[in-house]
Amino acid sequence: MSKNLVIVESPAKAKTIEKFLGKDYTVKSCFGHIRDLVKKGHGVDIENNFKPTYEIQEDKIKIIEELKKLSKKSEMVWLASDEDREGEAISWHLSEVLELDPKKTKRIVFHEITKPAIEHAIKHPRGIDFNLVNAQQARRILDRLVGFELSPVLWKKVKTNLSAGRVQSVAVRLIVEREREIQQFKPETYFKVTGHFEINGIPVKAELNEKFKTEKEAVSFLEKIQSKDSFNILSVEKKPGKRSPSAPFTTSTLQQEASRKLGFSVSQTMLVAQRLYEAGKITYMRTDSVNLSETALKALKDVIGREFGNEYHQERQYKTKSKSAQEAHEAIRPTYPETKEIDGDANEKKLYELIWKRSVASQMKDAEIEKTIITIESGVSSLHFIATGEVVVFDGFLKLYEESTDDESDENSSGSGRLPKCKVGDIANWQEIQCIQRFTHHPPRYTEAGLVKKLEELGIGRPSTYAPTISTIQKRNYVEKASLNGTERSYYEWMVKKGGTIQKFEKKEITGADRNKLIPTDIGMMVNDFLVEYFPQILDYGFTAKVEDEFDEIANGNLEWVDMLKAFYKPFHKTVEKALDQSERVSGERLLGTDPASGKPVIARLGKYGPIVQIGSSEDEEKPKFASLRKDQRIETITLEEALELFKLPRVLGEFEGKEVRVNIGRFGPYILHDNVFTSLGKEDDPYSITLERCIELIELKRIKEKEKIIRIFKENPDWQILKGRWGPYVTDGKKNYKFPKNADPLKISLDELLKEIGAGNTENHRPDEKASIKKAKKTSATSSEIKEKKTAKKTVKKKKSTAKES
DNA sequence: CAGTGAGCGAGCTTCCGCTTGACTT
Repeated sequence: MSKNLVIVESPAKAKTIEKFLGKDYTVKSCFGHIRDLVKKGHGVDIENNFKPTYEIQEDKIKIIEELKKLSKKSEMVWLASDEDREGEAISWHLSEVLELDPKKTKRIVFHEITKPAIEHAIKHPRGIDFNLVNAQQARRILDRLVGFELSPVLWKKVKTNLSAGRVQSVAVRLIVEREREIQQFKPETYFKVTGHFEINGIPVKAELNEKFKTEKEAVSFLEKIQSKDSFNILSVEKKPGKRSPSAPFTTSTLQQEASRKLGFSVSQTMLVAQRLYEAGKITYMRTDSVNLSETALKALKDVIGREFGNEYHQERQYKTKSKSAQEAHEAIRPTYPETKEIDGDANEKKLYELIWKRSVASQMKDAEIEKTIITIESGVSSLHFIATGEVVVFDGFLKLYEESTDDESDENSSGSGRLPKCKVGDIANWQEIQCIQRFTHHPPRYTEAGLVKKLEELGIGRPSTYAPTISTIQKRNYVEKASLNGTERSYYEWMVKKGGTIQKFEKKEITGADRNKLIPTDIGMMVNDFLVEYFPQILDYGFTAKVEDEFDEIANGNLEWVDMLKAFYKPFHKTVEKALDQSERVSGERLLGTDPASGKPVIARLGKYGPIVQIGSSEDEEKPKFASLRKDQRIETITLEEALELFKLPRVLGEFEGKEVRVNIGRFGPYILHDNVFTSLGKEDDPYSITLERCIELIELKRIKEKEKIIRIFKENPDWQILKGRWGPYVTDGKKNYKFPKNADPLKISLDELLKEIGAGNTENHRPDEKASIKKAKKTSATSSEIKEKKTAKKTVKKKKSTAKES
């Protein structure tokens, strides 16, 4: 047994540090927080100075037992959790739970996992910083109070099972407000003129310095210059410039770049990064620091010298911009920069390459650029054509890596290449002039990574919570990740060639299309409006920044944590009571107009199972008619026409084999109901226009598929069948499904044997019913269940492959 | 798996931040 026990947060970190420290040290991990406020109720005694009640988290009981045993046997326990607010609290909880003797306990910190950093830490231990611990307790308790007081208000006033919190509610607000801006946005049209010239024999594209507001102005300009033969060059300007590399990755910037360059979702990025980290290939992936260790700087310098030459190297140390950063770790970088490529699956390779390039580029020289601007007269005073060109004089870091931008419209960059040599007074011969009608764009919807960027700017959330927050607001059905198809609109284009006449064309384009963006749902908008109205201080974009300042004051010893909570809670709790007392239940009801057929009012509102439209009211003698909104429709924006369209379903198309064929939209999309059998419509089928013939085709297709599923029907009792399922053969009696016994042959086994094997009636062998599995999923946290789903999905694929090989 | 839409009431839900595990349908 070694004399020293070192406790860190992450097991991968423990492995590395153990190597640095040698045999006198045992290094263990506690897997993050070990104790939290009790799950039931507030866990905070408000009357008694906000005294918290903590309990050991269920999944940490085992590890705590082990750490307790080890700590008793050790001469010294080194608490080496992260050097930030949460890390300090973990050390304190550990010292309490493990009942550590202060004389035998030391607190050490390091913010990089390198040998010198660890050795330095061991030589400079300190005690637990209780100011920092209290700042964490204040943070934890405030979040609990906000979350557990706001959520029940929503259960009562909007819908059960909803949630609100300091972080998630502001995230939803950002998305809702952006969507409203988009709804209210009226595109304005303008007319852009581009000239194609020839200067000293080289073609040059130049754009007019002004955009016309009206077609009349634009055409009149074209008419004026149409007769001109050539234009003079008014000025030639050369401007040197430089571009600098971006800082190495933090969690947030990694998520953004992986989204732009690799198309990863934020949770996918974190999943892959976690694997790279566990394999020892990159440093810690949940960080807000852009700092690089001395070891890393040296290794990166060597790599640059070898790959590109020393003239490409420039040592740089970056500073974190975000105020809320706690910088307990390094930036995300390759553990061994000399490793350019790694083994692993395709995604691991791609993400590693991105991290490698970004890290290496961050230590490279600026790129030197020469920008040239040529101004060409237009024949109309104050208007002229401008051509810009950019030449890279020294490529520097651009040799390796360039950050992407979210800006999709690159049509404004009129030129980027080299321009011909020319001087003032030279002639620009024009070839053709083009005028194109354009429209202003609405502000863009948030992508997942874009939302993370915005949250980080506002100081809301932490590297470890960006991905879970995004999945929470989707799970609560406040927002959804969706794509929009857009609509067609027409625009005009004019073209005049030298010596020719002006020609006008009508063209078409798709507008309003969007891919994988966050869009608020009806529930999201209603909950947001309610929260903004009754809890404006919590929903304020500056709320987190304000309380963070106070947490800092606590950490610095200038503010008592209990005083801070008292000052916050009293007014906050009053707003909660006021909301419970004074607010109406939210129904989201909106009158759309009058039904021309019945003369009754048509309303859109939130029904028990989601958004609906309704004709007539429940007080009428005749029962009202209901229809669910389609997934892409919103209560806030649906029109009377669209609502009436929804009542055209279900459609009865006629008969097939003497039974009615009915088309409707259900929970799982459009379907056909015939003879009590449901058949899904294909992707290309529209339930409003599908014909009887096509329905019959689909019904027959389904029958064939059903038949293909059957492996065997038992003659003695045809209710019992062996079928082909997603996970191999399974047994059914028409009501319940059973697992097929592992080593049996489905074609030979007798029914008696089979019944014995599966132990029909024995519940253990049943597939778990829906409710049980939902409960199970709910127990685990948002991310872990997501990961679980993905892992299962992967295994399914594997299994499929292997069964295919066997057969 | 494919329905429903009133109202009541029992018993439940819920926060943010640290970290990674282990089902066999």
